[in-house]
Amino acid sequence: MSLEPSTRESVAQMLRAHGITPTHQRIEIALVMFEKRWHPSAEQILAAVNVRYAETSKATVYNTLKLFLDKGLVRELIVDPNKVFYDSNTDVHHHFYDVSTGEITDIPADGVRIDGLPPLPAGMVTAGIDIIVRTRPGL
Amino acid sequence: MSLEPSTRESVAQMLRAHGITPTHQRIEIALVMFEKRWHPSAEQILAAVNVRYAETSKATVYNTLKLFLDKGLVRELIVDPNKVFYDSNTDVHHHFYDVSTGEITDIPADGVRIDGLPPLPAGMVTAGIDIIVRTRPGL
DNA sequence: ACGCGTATTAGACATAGTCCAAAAATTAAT
DNA sequence: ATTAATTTTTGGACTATGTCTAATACGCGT
Repeated sequence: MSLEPSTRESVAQMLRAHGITPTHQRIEIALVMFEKRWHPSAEQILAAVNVRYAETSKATVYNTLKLFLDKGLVRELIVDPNKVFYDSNTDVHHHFYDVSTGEITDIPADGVRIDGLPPLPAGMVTAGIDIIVRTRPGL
Repeated sequence: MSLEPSTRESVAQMLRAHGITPTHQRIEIALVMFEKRWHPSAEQILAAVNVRYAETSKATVYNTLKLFLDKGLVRELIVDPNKVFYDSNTDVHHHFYDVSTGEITDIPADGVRIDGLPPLPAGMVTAGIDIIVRTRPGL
């Protein structure tokens, strides 16, 4: 999932392709989520979906994000102590996190290599590897 | 800071060495924090400090952890959406995070190498690099 | 011992996220 | 179409982590 949809119809199809019944709200949320490359929080999505007048509830946004997460449409970013951000880009990649502004920038995974990680604890499998490069304004 | 203190007096000295006035509460918190290699949350520290009867307030625990953080005694771990964990080990290292249990395990940094990271955005310096290997019980 | 800057405290507050039971919307069956 | 069963959505109450404030207590130099 690396960005491309745009019409309500194409979004609906993408949702169906992932086993998600496309409802009004889910389509709106997906549109907002995938309209550009960004890393919104649940609150930001709620706000963006309801720009004109409230049409989608907080509960639905949270439900839907969790659903998208389960179905592999989005990824959670745990970088800020206060809120979770969602990443519409599910390709393997990493992140810059500007500590002073909270801005998140993608680091493409191609080219990045990690060596020398110890073996996983017995009976465990990898669920994902996150590299977060925290940055701040230079000296 | 990689573990070793133990008596109240040695802890007090360590605090002073880091420009921290050693108070009762701060010493108790530091003792709990450094008594073993673990990754407690603020709540866990509060509980651990007050095992017998309440002697330290929530506010103080938060204040003190923030102070320790500023002074470089502890490190924040942002791996769980719900709470911040604190790492008494400030040597450069990384973490396994068991998604199913929340358990955190250190990965020593020696041996681990990351290649191919793009240059930092202009005017930015690195504030830290976190590698989090999320694991779950195997298939 | 005194006084002053620093630290601690209880509790009110803020905020992100969850839960619930009812209403609405979709889908299926007749 | 009408009804029935199932799935979604919803407002609002609720929980949990963390912050703030104003009053009190402490620690230290003199």
